[in-house]
Amino acid sequence: MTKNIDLKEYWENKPQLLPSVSIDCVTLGFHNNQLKILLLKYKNTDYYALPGGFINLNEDLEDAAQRILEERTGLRNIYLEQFHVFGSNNRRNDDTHREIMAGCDIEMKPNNFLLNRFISIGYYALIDFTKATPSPDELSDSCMWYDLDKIPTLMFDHNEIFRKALETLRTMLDEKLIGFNLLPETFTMNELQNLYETILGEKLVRSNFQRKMLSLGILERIEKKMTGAANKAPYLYRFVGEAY
Amino acid sequence: MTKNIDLKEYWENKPQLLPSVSIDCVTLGFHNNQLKILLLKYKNTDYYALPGGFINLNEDLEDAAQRILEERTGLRNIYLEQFHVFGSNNRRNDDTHREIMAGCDIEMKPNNFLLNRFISIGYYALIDFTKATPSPDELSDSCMWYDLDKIPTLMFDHNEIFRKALETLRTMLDEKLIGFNLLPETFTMNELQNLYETILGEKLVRSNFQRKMLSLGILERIEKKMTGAANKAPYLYRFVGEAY
DNA sequence: CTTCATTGTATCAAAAAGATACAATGAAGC
DNA sequence: GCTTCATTGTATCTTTTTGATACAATGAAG
Repeated sequence: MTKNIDLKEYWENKPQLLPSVSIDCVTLGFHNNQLKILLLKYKNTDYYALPGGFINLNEDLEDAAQRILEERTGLRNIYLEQFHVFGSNNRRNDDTHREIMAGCDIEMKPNNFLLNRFISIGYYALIDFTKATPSPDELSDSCMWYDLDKIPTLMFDHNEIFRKALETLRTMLDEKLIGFNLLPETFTMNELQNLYETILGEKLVRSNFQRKMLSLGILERIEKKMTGAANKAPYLYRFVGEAY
Repeated sequence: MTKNIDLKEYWENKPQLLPSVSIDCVTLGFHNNQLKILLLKYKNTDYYALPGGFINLNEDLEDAAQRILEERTGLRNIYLEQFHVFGSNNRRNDDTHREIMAGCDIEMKPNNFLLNRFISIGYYALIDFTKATPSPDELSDSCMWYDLDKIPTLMFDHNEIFRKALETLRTMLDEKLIGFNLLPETFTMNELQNLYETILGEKLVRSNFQRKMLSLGILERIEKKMTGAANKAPYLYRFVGEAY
């Protein structure tokens, strides 16, 4: 396979990348009243991982994160936020790298770029689920959304990275109006509340939630949404804040 | 000077360090009701900088930050918190590096470690001013405390790093009980309030502040402190929380 | 036309935060 | 010793925010 020969060439020698630094993205979307996370599965292995990548030698860190996620989602200008750097010395595992590469028929030379130590900069990305088109990279055969309560065991410290992202998201939820990035252009109050409840992991009182959201002055009320259900139709809202 | 010969050797070739990654510390102390920041001044230059350094090849990121600050303050087990990674491609400036090295009679070869690109991981450190003994490194001739409103122009993006640290500190002030790390073992309510006011950059109402702090249940009241002033003597308090 | 689940809003109570007042105190001034 | 004074600890009242509950309006099914 010529494709594999190219891959081999590519992964065995990556001189154009910034050494020691990687990026991992906790990529969240919201669908069917459920928070979802985007995960990769490496070819011919049982290894799952966060979408991630490296920084080109003359590329801004922020641009690298955008580029990496654009490759996985097809989206530009994603809402991204750094939340932590994972830098313990023993977070790497050479054997895992070798197995992953072996799954793609690539043998790693001892001086392979990937066998060096990396610290990983964690970003969380909040994405409009309806607009993303997940696509795997050259090493993985799937790039899919997973429910937060069905996340498989991930490579290296990626489960820990996810946990920390969610923790940060929770404490920042009010601070940054984060939630609206996860919803489509228009949404009902119920959808918004479900999103908040999922992130916070707790039930909220409907009437009080509605009062609070409306008091923020960042929601514009659009027309009603006729759901066809046997009850009062909810209004649609649109986010009109500037607070990004 | 043999010292310079050693230095030269050391700085010209640092193969034992993790490439591309540096650490910069916004190190804060509180003294005379003023927040202070620890800054270095490089020898024979006008360059001021945050204390910083690099990560040894097999050293945890966290340990590196502790080590770097221990070298500047003599303190162990410092309260340190990551707050942001600074990774724009143009934050470096080779000429600045050369001038700093020239100030120490060191000529940089074109392949010098320092002339590579670095991303910098920002930590803020909260220190008991009375316990620290600032000491400069081999490249600097002073390591001193500066009032926050008298910070000179700093090297590279270090002013920006400071600004971001302070911003993070403000939003996290209630979240993490940060302030108590900056005070000595015992302190008066007034000192605590002054600290909060300095960090937040705004005046607080004394009686309400006292009520709030006491209601947290993390302060133990010790004996009175006879100040010698012509007024009622304040109580001393001690922090007794576990919330770190 | 009744039923029913859901939605938007009002209302009352509890808690938190803001503003002000005041007695207690420790030393200085006389 | 007595008064004065700035500061401290606490109380009180008001305002705002949050939590809990109630209720009328609505859109479709039966």
